[in-house]
Amino acid sequence: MTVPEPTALNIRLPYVQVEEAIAAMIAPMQPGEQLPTEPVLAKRLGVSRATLREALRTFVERGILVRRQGVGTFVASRIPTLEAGLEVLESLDHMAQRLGLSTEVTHLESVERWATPTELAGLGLPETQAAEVLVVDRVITVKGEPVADLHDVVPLSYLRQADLDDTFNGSVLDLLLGRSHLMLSTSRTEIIAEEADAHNAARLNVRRGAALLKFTAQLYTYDEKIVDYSVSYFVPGHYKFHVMRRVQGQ
Amino acid sequence: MTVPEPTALNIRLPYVQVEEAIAAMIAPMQPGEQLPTEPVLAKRLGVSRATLREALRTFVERGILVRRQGVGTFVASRIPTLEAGLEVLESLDHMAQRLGLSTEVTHLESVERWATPTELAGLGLPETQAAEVLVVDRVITVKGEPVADLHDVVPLSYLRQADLDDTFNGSVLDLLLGRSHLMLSTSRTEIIAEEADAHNAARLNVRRGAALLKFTAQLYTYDEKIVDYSVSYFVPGHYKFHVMRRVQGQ
DNA sequence: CCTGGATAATTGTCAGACAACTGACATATA
DNA sequence: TATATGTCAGTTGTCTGACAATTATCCAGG
Repeated sequence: MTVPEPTALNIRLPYVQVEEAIAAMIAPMQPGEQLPTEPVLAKRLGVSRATLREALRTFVERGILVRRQGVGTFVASRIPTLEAGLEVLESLDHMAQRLGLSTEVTHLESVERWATPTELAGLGLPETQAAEVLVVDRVITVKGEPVADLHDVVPLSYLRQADLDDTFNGSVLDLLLGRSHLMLSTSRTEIIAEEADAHNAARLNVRRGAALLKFTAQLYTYDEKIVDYSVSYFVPGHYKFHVMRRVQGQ
Repeated sequence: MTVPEPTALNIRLPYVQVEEAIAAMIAPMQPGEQLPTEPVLAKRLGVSRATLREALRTFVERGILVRRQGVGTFVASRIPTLEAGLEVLESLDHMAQRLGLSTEVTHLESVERWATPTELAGLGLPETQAAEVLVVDRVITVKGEPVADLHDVVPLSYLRQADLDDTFNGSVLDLLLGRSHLMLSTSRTEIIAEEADAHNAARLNVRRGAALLKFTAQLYTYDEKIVDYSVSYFVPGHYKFHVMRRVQGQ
């Protein structure tokens, strides 16, 4: 008597596999290098050309691949490191690792409490609703220098204080990504410049009034629920954030 | 004897048409509203389901649409205004119009001169090469208040001083977009926070040391040439910039 | 040496089919 | 009655095979 898996875990594999396989294939390739032809690639990945082309289309969309009819598909020449841009949601820890650095966490504090009105709004919940949340504050340092001040708010239904064990690397995002049943899809991140107040200045070891990059982000699941509301401050110069912007109508 | 059109202009229409048609269809729709089924939509747009699905995939990728197998395709519920994010390259003027505002241009200056080493690097040219460029500086104001200080560098082969006529609205990007033979594809925009120096402060009417959002951007054509190198400073609070970030591996 | 045409290779698009999933309703069962 | 199960129509997910459009290359002819 086999118990059926909960449907939330029944992810259709083919398309996702294809995207990952293509990403893995491109990673070590040189700019301008040609990919195998579509029929060959489709057979190798075990999918049809139609499915393969849907995946390739998204890479073209991101500016990672260039397709030329009658010629072939090539790795775009302007990509220094694959997907280093903001359009991919990546934890600072993961990003630092990719750059060969290691991060430490200081000033770590976490509490379970009721959400404030601002936090309720950030989580997309009505003001009238009461919600218990886990709030995680910490400062990320690289080589002893503070580089980011992070503040996350997550409803207790998604993450509890007990989930932050000794191995916690400072990334709430990595924790949430590890819970596959959450089906995370995208994050909406608002970007602004802000002067450091006394609180930021002390934690990030900069003087008051220093310019900081501020991200205000909401992390969504596929069914459009907000899992995480976060406010982050970054000291300029340590991380390089960029965005690839499409020209409209193309 | 028909002279063949330059191949650079022979854009395949179907796919592009489909993307535009979908965008136009979605624009007036409410979040959560359902789209026609794929067979119906494909027939209406005059393309096959495979082509339609390639286009739909890119909208799902951008977080604008949500597809649920066995149910249908829906407008995502979190999109306040369609494609207001940084992932689409849009001039400030265009963005302001969309928000019902109008912009003015002050401090407009433009010169044709030799590129400095920094500008050569920004344009992806070797230091040893001499290149003549058009440099355009100006401040954008909304209701008399300065909101952005823009600095563009464009090789003379793409734009000349004579092209900036009386109707110039302050957007070099709009000018370049109007030249269809340029085949612009994407812009790589680096984002950082910076304190206003004396020059910025005077032009933007803020005090020295105020936090500004700084964009350093390179505008690429399809054949990977850099058409425009620009540095822009934004006064916080006037424009809202955001990015939709995909979760990796989805 | 140059020119033009044939040719092979590759991407772009299409039509039709079936599989997998969902939701609603009807039916059987405790 | 309340709960579980079966059935069915509708929708998205994928596959197959084919043909059209475009490009680079080679080769014959001038």
